[in-house]
Amino acid sequence: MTPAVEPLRAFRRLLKAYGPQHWWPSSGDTLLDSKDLEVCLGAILTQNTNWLNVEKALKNLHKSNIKNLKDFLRIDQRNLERLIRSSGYFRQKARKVKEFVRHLDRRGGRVGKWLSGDLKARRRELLDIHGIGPETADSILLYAAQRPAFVVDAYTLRIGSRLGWWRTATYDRAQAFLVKKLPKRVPVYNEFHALLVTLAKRRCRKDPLCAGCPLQDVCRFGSLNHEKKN
DNA sequence: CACCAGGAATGTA
DNA sequence: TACATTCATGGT
Repeated sequence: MTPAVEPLRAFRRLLKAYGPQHWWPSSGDTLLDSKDLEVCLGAILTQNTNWLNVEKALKNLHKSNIKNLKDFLRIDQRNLERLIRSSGYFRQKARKVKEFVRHLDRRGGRVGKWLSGDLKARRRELLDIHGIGPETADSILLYAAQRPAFVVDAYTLRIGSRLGWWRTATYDRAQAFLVKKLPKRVPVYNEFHALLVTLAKRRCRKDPLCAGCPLQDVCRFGSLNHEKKN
């Protein structure tokens, strides 16, 4: 029935406990000429990959003077692979980056302008690009274009399951549930996703009931890690 | 040594 | 529709 902890209440508690997470991060200052392009590339490079390894790749690009759309259109794919090697899956990701920037170029070359207008249409367009799945599409829409697209990830699915927000967790169902429950505001979507990631990475082994914990029942379980394989 | 990190495409039943 | 496999580096 109705969950023990409603999403909006969870959001407020998490924000109070952890504070603003300041996503989207880069390594301090901007590495590419435009921040929105940097966010798009980061969204692709960070697929199933630690952000630290993505930052190394972005710094390599910066050092090699690959900073704007034209640079990415011009660079040889093999060289691109070499520069982003640290972010893992480098052959697949080099192709993904190439296909993304080609599409961006065809659509005018400016992320903000391209991704304005009808949200569902832009999302479908992103999903049609090779290498852009639901999470990456929504990340680009939210963090690069400031559009109200709620980003769901594995943490969101797992936390939502444990809080009783849904029984069988799929991307679309989780997203629909949260969109229904939350104010449709970019700052809320932005901060909530980041806070869920922070929560998931926190391990609270000592007190599973969280007595006296500011998170209260948002974090009334221990580790959120995957079940270890045999 | 195993496991994980801000997934997605492809193949199988 | 629902899973399984593949891709690959670097940190813990």
